Amino acid sequence: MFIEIEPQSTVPIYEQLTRQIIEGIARGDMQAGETLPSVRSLAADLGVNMHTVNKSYHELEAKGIIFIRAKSGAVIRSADERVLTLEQLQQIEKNLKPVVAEGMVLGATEKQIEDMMKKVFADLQLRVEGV
Amino acid sequence: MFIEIEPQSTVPIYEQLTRQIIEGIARGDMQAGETLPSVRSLAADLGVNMHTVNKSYHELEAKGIIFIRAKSGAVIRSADERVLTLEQLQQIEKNLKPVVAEGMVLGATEKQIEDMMKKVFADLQLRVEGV
Amino acid sequence: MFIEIEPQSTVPIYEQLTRQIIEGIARGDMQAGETLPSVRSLAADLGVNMHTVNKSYHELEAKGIIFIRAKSGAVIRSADERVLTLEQLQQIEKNLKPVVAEGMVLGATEKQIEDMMKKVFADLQLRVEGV
Amino acid sequence: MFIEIEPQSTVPIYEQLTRQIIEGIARGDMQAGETLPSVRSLAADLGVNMHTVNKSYHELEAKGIIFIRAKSGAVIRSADERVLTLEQLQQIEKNLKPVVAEGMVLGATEKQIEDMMKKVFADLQLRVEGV
DNA sequence: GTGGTCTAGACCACC
DNA sequence: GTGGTCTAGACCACA
Repeated sequence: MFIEIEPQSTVPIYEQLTRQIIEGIARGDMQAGETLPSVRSLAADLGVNMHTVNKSYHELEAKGIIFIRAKSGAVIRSADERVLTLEQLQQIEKNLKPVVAEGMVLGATEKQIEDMMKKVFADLQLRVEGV
Repeated sequence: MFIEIEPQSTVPIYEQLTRQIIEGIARGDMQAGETLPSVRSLAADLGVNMHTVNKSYHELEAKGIIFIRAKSGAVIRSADERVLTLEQLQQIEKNLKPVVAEGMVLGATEKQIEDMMKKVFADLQLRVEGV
Repeated sequence: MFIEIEPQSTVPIYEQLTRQIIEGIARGDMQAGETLPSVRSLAADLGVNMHTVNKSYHELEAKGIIFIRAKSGAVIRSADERVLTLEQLQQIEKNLKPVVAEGMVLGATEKQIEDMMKKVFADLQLRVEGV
Repeated sequence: MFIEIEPQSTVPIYEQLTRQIIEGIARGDMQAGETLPSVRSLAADLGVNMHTVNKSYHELEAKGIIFIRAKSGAVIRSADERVLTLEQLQQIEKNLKPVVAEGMVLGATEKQIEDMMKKVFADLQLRVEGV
């Protein structure tokens, strides 16, 4: 999995990490049941502090994407274990709204935004479909 | 325009403001050429600090959505004035990506996400179509 | 509010803090709508690190007992805002179970345990009822 | 006796084990005078480390619930042998307090908590009464 | 070896 | 002034 941190970004490092791990899972780089690198080793790899990675892992756990087995690592939950709750769907919609609205106000058409979404989808599913 | 601030949100107030103004424009509550409320009056209405509103307006200007005429108000730019640059399109895609990825990893299907996007679109365009 | 930390306890400091704040609220020392001390001032008062207090506050937020307004403090949620979910009830039951079981195995009768619970209840409600 | 370990719990495995053995005894699955499974066999059954089971057994001994006869097994003490000390009663009360306080703060009524306790009691005594 | 906890101290964004 | 983030470094309990 290739993770690239932009230290000067306004997006916190732990949040960048969280997003990239999620994208990695969506892309199929990592499979359910696999263990994420230990907080210390990933921190060393990325050149960031252990606590920063730890915070990201806990955010992923709160989102229901991994679970952390104390003292033995962070494991990606399987799709079966992940029940898509109504709350989560609403959260996604809430996240989607400002992005779509900004696109529209900037002059993008519905079609342009839909195409963009399909492109994002295709990019992420490349490997999954390929398997 | 109805603006509602959630003080307990982790999203900064100025950012919530920015998003809601964008949604208001997308929804057609405000038209191109119209002037946004003055910084002071909007701040008073919402019970937030003047600087917070000011910061939001400047963010909108940076996004190319309004322009601020010193001492005479913030005016919504018309769609004609807004050129959808490639840079902006890429920005939208960049914003869209983590939302879609998270949805997928949580178990949403492509269809569910597309439907959600259409719903967001429909919500925003209600008034525009009605006019 | 009197908070006393036992540094040598096996219970983490942030957890001791969380419990004592909960007890303080239950006891009526602090009312809904009130702001908890700032993380830094409470940390200084107790002689612990800022991050430890911060972790406790976030635990309280996760439990739905307070909400943290970024950069302006942690506020106790009112009972109205707190909807007792089924999940929370089950959590309480799950917490209750080992305590009751241990009491029974050690030879306590049902009555003894019930009396103990009533005593705990009475202790906590003293001030609330007194008001 | 059915013992189920939740690996992803924040509660240490040895502690989960201790609680479930206590519940098993409270429930009447195991009687005073009986010998617990050997450390090795229970560890193998549960797929956990031998040291983990060992730690749990020693915790049970410290609580006065079993006694460990070197090389011949862990025996459940009879109720007669178990003297409920004032210290133990206070310990139970100390354990009960945070659970009750949290319930109250979350909006549970005294009755709800009492009912929950009765339910826990009933669950545990099912088999005892049945015998 | 792993995550959990804790400390000390720093800079920043927001209000 | 507040919480948010980040770093560096330490000790501990668990497995």
